[in-house]
Amino acid sequence: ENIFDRCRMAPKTPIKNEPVDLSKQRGCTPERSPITPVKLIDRPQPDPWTPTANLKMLVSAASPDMRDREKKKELFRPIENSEQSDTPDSLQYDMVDDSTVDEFEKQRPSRKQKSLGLLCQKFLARYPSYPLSTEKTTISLDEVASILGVERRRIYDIVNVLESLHLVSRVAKNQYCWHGRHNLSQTLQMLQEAGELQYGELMTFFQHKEQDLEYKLGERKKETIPDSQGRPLLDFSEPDCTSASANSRKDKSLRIMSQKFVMLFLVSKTKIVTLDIAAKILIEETQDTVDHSKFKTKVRRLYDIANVLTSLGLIKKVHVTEERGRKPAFKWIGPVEFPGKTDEPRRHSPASDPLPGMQRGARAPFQTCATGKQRFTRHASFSGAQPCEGTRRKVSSEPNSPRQERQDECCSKMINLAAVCRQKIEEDTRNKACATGTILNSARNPSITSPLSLLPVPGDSDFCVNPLPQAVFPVVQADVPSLSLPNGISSQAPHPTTPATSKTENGKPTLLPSQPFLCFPSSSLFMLCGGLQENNLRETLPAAGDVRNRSAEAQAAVPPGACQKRSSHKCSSPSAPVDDEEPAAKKQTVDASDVPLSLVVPKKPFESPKAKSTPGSGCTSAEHLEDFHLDLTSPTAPEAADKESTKPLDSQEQEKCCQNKDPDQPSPRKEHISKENAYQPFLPQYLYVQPTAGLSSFNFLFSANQAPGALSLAASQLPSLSVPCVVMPSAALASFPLVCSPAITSPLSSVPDGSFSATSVNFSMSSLASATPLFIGTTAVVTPKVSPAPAVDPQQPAHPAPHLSPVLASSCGAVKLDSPACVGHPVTLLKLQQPSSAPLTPKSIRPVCHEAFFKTPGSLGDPVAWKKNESNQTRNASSVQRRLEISSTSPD
DNA sequence: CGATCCCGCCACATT
DNA sequence: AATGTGGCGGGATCG
Repeated sequence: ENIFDRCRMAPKTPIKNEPVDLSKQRGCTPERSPITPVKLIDRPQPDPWTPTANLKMLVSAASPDMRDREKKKELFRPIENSEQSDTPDSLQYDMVDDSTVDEFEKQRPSRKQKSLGLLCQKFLARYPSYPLSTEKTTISLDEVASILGVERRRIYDIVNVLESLHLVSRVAKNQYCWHGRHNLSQTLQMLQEAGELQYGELMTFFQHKEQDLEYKLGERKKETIPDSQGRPLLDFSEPDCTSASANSRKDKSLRIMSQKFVMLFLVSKTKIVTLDIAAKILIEETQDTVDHSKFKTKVRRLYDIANVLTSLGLIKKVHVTEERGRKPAFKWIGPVEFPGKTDEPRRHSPASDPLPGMQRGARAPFQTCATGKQRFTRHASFSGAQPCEGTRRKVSSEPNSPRQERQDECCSKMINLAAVCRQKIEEDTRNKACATGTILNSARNPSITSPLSLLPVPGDSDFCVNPLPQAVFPVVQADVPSLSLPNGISSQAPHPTTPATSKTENGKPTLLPSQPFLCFPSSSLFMLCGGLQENNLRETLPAAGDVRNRSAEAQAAVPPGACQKRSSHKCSSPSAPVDDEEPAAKKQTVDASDVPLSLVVPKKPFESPKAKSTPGSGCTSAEHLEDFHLDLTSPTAPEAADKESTKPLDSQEQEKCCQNKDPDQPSPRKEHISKENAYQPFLPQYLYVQPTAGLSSFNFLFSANQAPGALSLAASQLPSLSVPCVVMPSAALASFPLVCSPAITSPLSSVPDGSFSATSVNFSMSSLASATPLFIGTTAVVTPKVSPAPAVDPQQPAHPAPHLSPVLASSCGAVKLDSPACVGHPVTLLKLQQPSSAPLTPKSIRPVCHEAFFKTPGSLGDPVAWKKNESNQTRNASSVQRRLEISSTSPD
């Protein structure tokens, strides 16, 4: 749009080639040729410019009309460009003239046209948000500067900020490497964690006191700031540690300032940071002497950074009216939570984001897992205090990338810290939650309202025991916030959801109208699924899409979600009859489930048969859980045992056992449990995938850790998925007591990857479609089936079988059989397969998931679907965000 | 008139 | 010394 666009634009656009050529031919080339290639780039401008400039001058001088024309011309530029490109020189020439004229008028391209933000957009437009890992895009500053028609200095401003977020990295003089947003979430997470440490208090302080803060700021700054000193906060994150040493002034400002600035947003509860506060905080050194000039300069710099961040779709400008009046401020509109890892992007580049997000998410978790057992262990300790959540988060939070080693360390620290923070948060939430389960939901996410059902996961007894009670709530909360939020919604989440009420709306509020959570007595399963929201999504596939997104984010590649919604619905009805005590509750959950919260509690269950039913309030649930634990200790479930026995370590794999609450199947669980217990070593860590709308009711929990078998996975990273995954559609839960996939421990472990992935895919698609609740057992393979397959049949023929592992099916069948309700709904067991390690990568996943769920921009076959998904998400998002997204996307 | 922030001088870093 | 980087702030624009 710049006036210059022609010249500049031309180059960019396909057309440019021709123009460029011409210019070269004319003479520029000769002159420039001697120079490095870089100049070549320049050429285009010069050539065109010169002639153009003259023309423009003439034109402008000649007639104002011309100018108008030119302006209009802008509108047509694209066309012109195309034409030009097509047309021969002569044509171009003419074109040029016209354009020249036009631009000429504009000649004075208003300041806006030259804004850093606009420039940044152009810059970003040149590179894919999520470049294929294979392709390495190098950026030549000179080249870009010439293409964009700006001085190199400006490019530095952009690149420096991008570098702070690791979107690019400097490889050599004048050369940068484009990474895209693949690691953005990770980077943000790190920043957030780092930010909590550095600015947590501060921000809290501010936000609470708000304006008063300023005064105190000075003080606070001193306190907190000290830490920051100059070292590049995150820079280390990158491999290039070495450079750090060299750092001199380099790491100094813009880069660091950018990171700090981002941290402030991430730490801020309101996600809104005013420029002046940011400047004050960032001045650090100056502290007391707030020397006005310095302050002013800082603000200027912040504008520079803000422009770039805005172009990235991470923040948007807003105004905060304080006592004194309105102050310029920026609101974070990027990903807020990084449960699994990432998130963020969706908005930015709608099309691309989804997949990437998924992938990332998936990846991260996996990696995490891979990394570690150690971590887990640690976590476990953590968890002791804080149940699942801590664990989960950690998992989610964990970094994925290759540079793991370094990161590991950092991460571990970060994680710990983060965990602490989270715990606090969770506690807070928990309290609230306790009051009313619904509250939690509402708090977190409106959409999430739906009840969450908790399934105790078989885990170590140790963990389970204490944690459970707490865990339950906390978990939920945690999940909600972190998970749901991350998706996008989360940030906004705060909307009061329609929590209980909403659930009730659904109509099925049974036991716990208000309470979102259900406790399942059934022992072994720990999955909880939040229902998807009523959001509407359910109805259509779109919902599924949402789900996916979330799930993706969540990491798991949980393709399946889509169908489930329906299933949930369906299920609900049937379920009602079916369930015993809980069913109703379940249903509620299901209904409510719209919002899917999934909690995973590492618990071990046991088998208390009835516990399931307990449901009532979340609190109660917790209690129940405990009980379960107890039960767990004594494994019962003979049936299950068989199958399960095969995979003893539930924990490792975490299989999922989904069982109906119904008494029928409890036993199996026991086995699992017992096994799990055996595994104590790991806590089961689950990754939970939020159910997105699409999945509607399902929440997936993946065990992060792997059992021995899982280990393999661990290495890979996908561990969570690969192993036994339990997916519970909330709906399904409602209707069904349990779904358990027995662990396939062995099988799973062995299997790792591909197969799984494939499977997952399948079922996700089809099965989901069916809508019936699905149970995914990690293993189908393992057991032959205790229960008769029949159950499967009842379910839905359609989906069915193929995907379902026989075992699962059988199990399901059994379950169903038991409960009439179940029968009504076919339950399908699916194995989740996750491509284990390798697959981790988004790519691998994509293919698998492909179409149905994820679409990458490139791969997208169905843009539409995508859109839908996004749209759904968008819905959740605040209007503001939405706008942003749109805007952001469009540009992309 | 305050908010923005372009522009480019010039110091420091690197080659 | 030449060139790459990028801090910095004057002052033009914008709203």
